[in-house]
Amino acid sequence: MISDAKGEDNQPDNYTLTIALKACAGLQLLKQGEILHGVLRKNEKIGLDLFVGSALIEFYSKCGKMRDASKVFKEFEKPDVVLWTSMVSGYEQNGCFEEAVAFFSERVVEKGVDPGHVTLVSLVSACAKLSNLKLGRSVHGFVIRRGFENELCLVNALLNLYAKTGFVKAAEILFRRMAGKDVVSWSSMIGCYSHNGHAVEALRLFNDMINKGVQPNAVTVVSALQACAVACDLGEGQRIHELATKEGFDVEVSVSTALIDMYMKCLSPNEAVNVFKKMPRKDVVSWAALLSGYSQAGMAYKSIGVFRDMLSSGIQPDAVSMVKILASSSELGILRQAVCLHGYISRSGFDSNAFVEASLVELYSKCGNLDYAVKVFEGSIDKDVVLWSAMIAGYGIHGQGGESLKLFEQMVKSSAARPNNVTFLSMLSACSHAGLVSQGIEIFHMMVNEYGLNPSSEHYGIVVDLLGRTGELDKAMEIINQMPIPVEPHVWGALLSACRIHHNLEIGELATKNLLHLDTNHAGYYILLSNMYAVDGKWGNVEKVRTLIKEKGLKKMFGQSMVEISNEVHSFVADDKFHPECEKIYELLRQLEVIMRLQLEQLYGIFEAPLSFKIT
DNA sequence: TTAGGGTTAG
Repeated sequence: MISDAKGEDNQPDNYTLTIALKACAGLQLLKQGEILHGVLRKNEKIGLDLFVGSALIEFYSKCGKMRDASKVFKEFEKPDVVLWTSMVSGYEQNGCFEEAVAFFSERVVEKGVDPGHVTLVSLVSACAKLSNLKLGRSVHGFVIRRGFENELCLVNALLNLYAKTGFVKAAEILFRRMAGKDVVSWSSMIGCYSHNGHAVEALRLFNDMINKGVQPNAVTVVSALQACAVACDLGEGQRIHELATKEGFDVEVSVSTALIDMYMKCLSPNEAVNVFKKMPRKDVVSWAALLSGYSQAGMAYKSIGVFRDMLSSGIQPDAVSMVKILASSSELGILRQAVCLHGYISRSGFDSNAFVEASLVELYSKCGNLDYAVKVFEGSIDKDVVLWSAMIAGYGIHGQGGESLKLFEQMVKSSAARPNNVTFLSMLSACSHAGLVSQGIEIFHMMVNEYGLNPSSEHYGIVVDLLGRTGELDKAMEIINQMPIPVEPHVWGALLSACRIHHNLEIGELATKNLLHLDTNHAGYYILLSNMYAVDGKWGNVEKVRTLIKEKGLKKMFGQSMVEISNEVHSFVADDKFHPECEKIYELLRQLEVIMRLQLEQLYGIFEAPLSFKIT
């Protein structure tokens, strides 16, 4: 229409151009929109209209061209609220959260412009994405002062801010006080509970919503499914699956992916595969959910198979799927495969991702090559807590507790990374493996007194293990008695193992009594106790424990070991009934290597060099 | 204005 326009009478007016620009924005038609902008520049009569200006800004921001949007904005001497709101939301929608906040502050603080509630929605969203609770709360204060408390979109955005920053109490209060709630408010609150680990509350609220007759949407269902995954609640998950199917939400990729994740976390891999197979369209996230599920379930072989199938169906892996495949590989501990994956990663450009780096350090540590782990660690430009913790743990696995301690000191003194709960777990475990009792206890006190961290049951378990290994059973008992949190089975288990090593039947029986009380189904604990009786020749008691194992229907898993000798994998099994799987695993890894090589060749040309990564 | 799969220990 524009290009055919001849003569002034046929020229489009502001109204027409605004609509045309909005259409280009919606369809992301960059070229056509730019032509419209050209027409505008030529026609002085309609050049600087605020309506057209905001349409232009919106168009450029939808096409990801914030520089051009900014140029348009600067052409206006007297921009109105709508115009600069388009800029704030443009930055926010393009993931430039800092810029959104900066642009807002510049207008409000320096130029004294009064923002409207629509502007604040984008600002609050930017705060949520940046996890900037401080700024978000001051915006909340402003919202109250300006009387915007009944603007639904704005309150929903604030709800989301508190959800993302883990401020569950504030979200609850806001949600309770909301006069009108829409499906977004309900979904946000359910999501808030799920993301912050309050699965029971999330599911209670979801059912509450249904009972009140509020119609859920696909987003609500995704949040509720996440809650089922967190709570390992298969029954509820299946009910929500039925509901999703009935409402037709299951055709959405996000819902199917959440279903796969839920089934995997509820230990039902077959159900997860069924959902996956039915998906008409699968993307890298849905593949990764399956891969991640197998990896977390300890089914490394399956996980690697999924990765192979993903590559051969032409899906490009992303950082998340790489992290998961590295985790599965570290379970197999085959160095050749680690080197091969490292080669693939560095050639695909994932090697500067912090998550990937930490997983590589873990992988090389678990494959027994600490030197390679150190090379990856040292090669990282921006070391975060996770990378430091992974390297500390790496030394720990190899019994080099002294190195772990040194690295910890270096981390505290010369980096911006602050140790967290997992760093201390790695430290304690390193001390335990190396028999560094006093240092371990010191670390434990440091964690509480200097860093103000609350030790979890896992931390206590390692401290008990640490004391127990060197025979300080009374001190271990004292630690357990002073625990301010419930004593979980693995803590008693650590004590029991120590009793087995140092042959203390009295404390061993006490530990077992507590384990029985907690109704654990870990066969290993009972076998430990039975062995202790056997050493003393107390065969009557051995018989009693063995009967108990049978009554509970417990089975001890048989172990299988694999050893890599000059690129060949050999397997040893504890029982003849188990067929060695190593042939199959080796074949799978070979196939994977071929596919990775093919993919790299297609993407970047032919490689003369072997895929296996050489570390110099 | 809400949304799917991630890192470190054992």
